Amino acid sequence: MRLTTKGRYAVTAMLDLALHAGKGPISLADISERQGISLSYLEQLFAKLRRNELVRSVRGPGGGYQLSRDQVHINVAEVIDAVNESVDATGCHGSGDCQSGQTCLTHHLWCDLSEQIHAFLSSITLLDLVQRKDVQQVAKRQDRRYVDQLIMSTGEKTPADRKAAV
Amino acid sequence: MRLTTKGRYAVTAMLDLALHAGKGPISLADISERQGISLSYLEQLFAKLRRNELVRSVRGPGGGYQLSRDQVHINVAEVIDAVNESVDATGCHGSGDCQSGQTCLTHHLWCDLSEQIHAFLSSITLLDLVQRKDVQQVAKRQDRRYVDQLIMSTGEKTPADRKAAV
DNA sequence: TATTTAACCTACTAAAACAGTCGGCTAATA
DNA sequence: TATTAGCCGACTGTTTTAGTAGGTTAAATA
Repeated sequence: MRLTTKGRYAVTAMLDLALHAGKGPISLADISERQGISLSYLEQLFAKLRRNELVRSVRGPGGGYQLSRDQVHINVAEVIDAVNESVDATGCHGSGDCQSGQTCLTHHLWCDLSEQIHAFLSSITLLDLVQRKDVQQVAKRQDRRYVDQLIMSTGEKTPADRKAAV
Repeated sequence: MRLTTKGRYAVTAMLDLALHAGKGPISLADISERQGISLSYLEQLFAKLRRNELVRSVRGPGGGYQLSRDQVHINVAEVIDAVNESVDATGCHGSGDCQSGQTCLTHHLWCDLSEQIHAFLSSITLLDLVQRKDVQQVAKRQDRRYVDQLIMSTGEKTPADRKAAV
């Protein structure tokens, strides 16, 4: 079992999509900018998310990604699963042939743990996350920063420009 | 976060000690035999377990390892911790500086998950495991096998020899 | 129609961790 | 004195992580 940046990035990116849903497709460049994740790495992760039908893509200018289902129907466990980070804690993938064909001494313990983690993560949907106070605060901060960056790069200065940029 | 054979081996070996407690020190060779774990690898793990004062060692012939505390006062979480397999699921070790000094979008989610896992694993003591039916069954099988191996290697054949071997 | 955008795809890589192995040393016992 | 079994450090093949690099393709826009 492992939970590294791969799974964390995937969930973070999916949550970014959820937070900016209804504004048309979101480009990976935007997510990369907001979440501080390498663009090429995001591409690899989204290839897997797409294959697992968690996101839909739109190509060409103005294109990007959208959630393929309602936020309430996507949970954290399946996102982590999609990028090949198993939540399974057993060494035998649950089959029970851990010690030369038979179950090892601690097999059931790891089964219980896996179940526990899976139950917890699959009970949390993207909608749950979007509605959390702490998530909304971080999202607000990131969006402000994102707009500021945009203005810096375009060199526009008036409040009207700022509005236009958003 | 990761949970691989390292942590699983550590818990399994500690449980083996717990199951054979009261029979004097248990050698790593015995644990290696019963649990199918490489002896040299066990040595490395027990060095860490010893440094974390989870086991006591006795050197010389007839030596081995014993639990340093009562089975009810050793839980699974601290065993895994001792071999450097953190149960922490955050990328920032809980500090909250995941995204260039500030918290990332999913920081609190991983905190919650870590807490969840830690609560689960630290609630399970070695005594709990020893008392489980499934553990007792596997232990019984392993002990039978262990004795059979012993007889095979010594070439003794009568029931009396078998009793003597145990 | 040419250009730009942004998805899509393959291959490569440095660094780390995993799961060991090997060889030798030291303390205690028989 | 020989044996047992813990102790210790160094080394190794393999896998995974967390990227990078360099290209191709589809769609929109100028």
